Amino acid sequence: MNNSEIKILVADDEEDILELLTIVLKSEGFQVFTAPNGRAAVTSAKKNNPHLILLDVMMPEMDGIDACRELRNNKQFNDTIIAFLTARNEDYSQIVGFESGADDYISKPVKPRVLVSRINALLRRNSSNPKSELIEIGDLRLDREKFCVTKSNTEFHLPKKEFELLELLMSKPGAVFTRTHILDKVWGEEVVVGDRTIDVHIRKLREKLGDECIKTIKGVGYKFEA
Amino acid sequence: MNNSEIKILVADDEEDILELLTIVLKSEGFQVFTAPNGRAAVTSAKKNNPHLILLDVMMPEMDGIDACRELRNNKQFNDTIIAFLTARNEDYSQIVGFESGADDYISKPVKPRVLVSRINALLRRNSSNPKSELIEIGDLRLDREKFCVTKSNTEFHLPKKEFELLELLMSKPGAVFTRTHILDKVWGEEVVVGDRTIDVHIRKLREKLGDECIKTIKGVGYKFEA
DNA sequence: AGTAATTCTTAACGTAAGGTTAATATTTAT
DNA sequence: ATAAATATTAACCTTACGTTAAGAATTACT
Repeated sequence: MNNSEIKILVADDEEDILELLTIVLKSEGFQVFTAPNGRAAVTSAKKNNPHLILLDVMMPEMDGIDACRELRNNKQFNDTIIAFLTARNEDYSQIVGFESGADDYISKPVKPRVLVSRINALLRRNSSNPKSELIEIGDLRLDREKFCVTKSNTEFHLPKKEFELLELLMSKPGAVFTRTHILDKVWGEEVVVGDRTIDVHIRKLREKLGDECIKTIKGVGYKFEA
Repeated sequence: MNNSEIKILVADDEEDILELLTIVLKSEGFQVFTAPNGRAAVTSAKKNNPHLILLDVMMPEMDGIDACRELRNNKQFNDTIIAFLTARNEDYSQIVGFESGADDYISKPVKPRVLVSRINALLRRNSSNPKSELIEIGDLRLDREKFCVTKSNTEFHLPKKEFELLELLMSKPGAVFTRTHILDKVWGEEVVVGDRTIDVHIRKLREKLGDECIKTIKGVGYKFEA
């Protein structure tokens, strides 16, 4: 899953922190929603259905723990990851002890990189989609771990975008991917690039893999075929 | 090391067992921390930094195996001893087979005296706890125990960070490690260093090992290749 | 402890590979 | 035949990586 498909809700009563977290997360490509207190967080969560919720513990209106409890009581959020933000040296007992149902807690202040890596770890752990490292179609093999492609037993390496494009096409051989779909998945939803960009990358792939394997469906999109 | 300096974290969802184990271990002078599930165990471990962690396999929230895996991914617990507690006749296959990274497993119910002696044995053994000592790829050999590298039969020693970086790359030859991954593993999740730091260490390694063996995958990361 | 040596990190700058665009050519559908 | 969509090319821009050297921070040594 691309980061741009992932929605994160952040609830904190301190505006500065909220802003900082938003900037950090947006720069990673996540969609970010914010809430100034627990009540608003619950409301926003119901509306936006985020994948992950970061809740400050101490908030007016409704604190993070109550918010978490309420969310956990709602079937809609069964698969939502909830993490607490806590001031360092705060008393964790209520969080850890009283099984509030959170998946993690992150202590503030938190460095951007740490936050991002914690969030990625949470998303990874929780994703029920452990895609296999290898895709093999015909004499073509794509290895996600090694980030390389093998054609007729010759291994070579593709530039990032070409690799990701091929990866997408090979993830569902035979299926047509529209240009929009390709842009969303490979370039990200917010990124704006011209239409010809895709063509150029397709061309480069065909150059390297042979003309046959990627087929154009005019007016629709592209597909990979054996 | 005196027992009173040794911190042990016990994670089990059965309160009675948790209490029993606590009593036994405390009576031996150990400092004991407890957790009711895997998630809490990870949390507590990060906070208290125990020397040894006993994980029940079957737990709600997060089972012992996942907890162990997560701990093993964190540099902070490189030297922490992790042992599983398993009900007798439980299926060990996932524990033993899937290299979860545990040092031992202890089957329940366990007699206090046995538990203590097992733990002492673990602590003793771990004072020099070598995971597979040698990695050999091509004419390059990395020796974890001696903390040195041998290239074409010439042994030499690398600075710590360079060694750890090489160790990581050689641990999965061919596989790409992203910069983020490298930072997490070699520098630790919490450490924030600039982007060029990795490059510089890579460069030093290439200087010493030759340019060929570490390959750059632009936009993705680095990999070791034979 | 105080000094020297080594190791680590950063900053500044250079470079090249990758990515994008725009102009033009070609194909395809109707 | 014509329009619309895609292919091709080369030029340009951008980003990520490489390199170097200098200053911090460790570590080792006397």
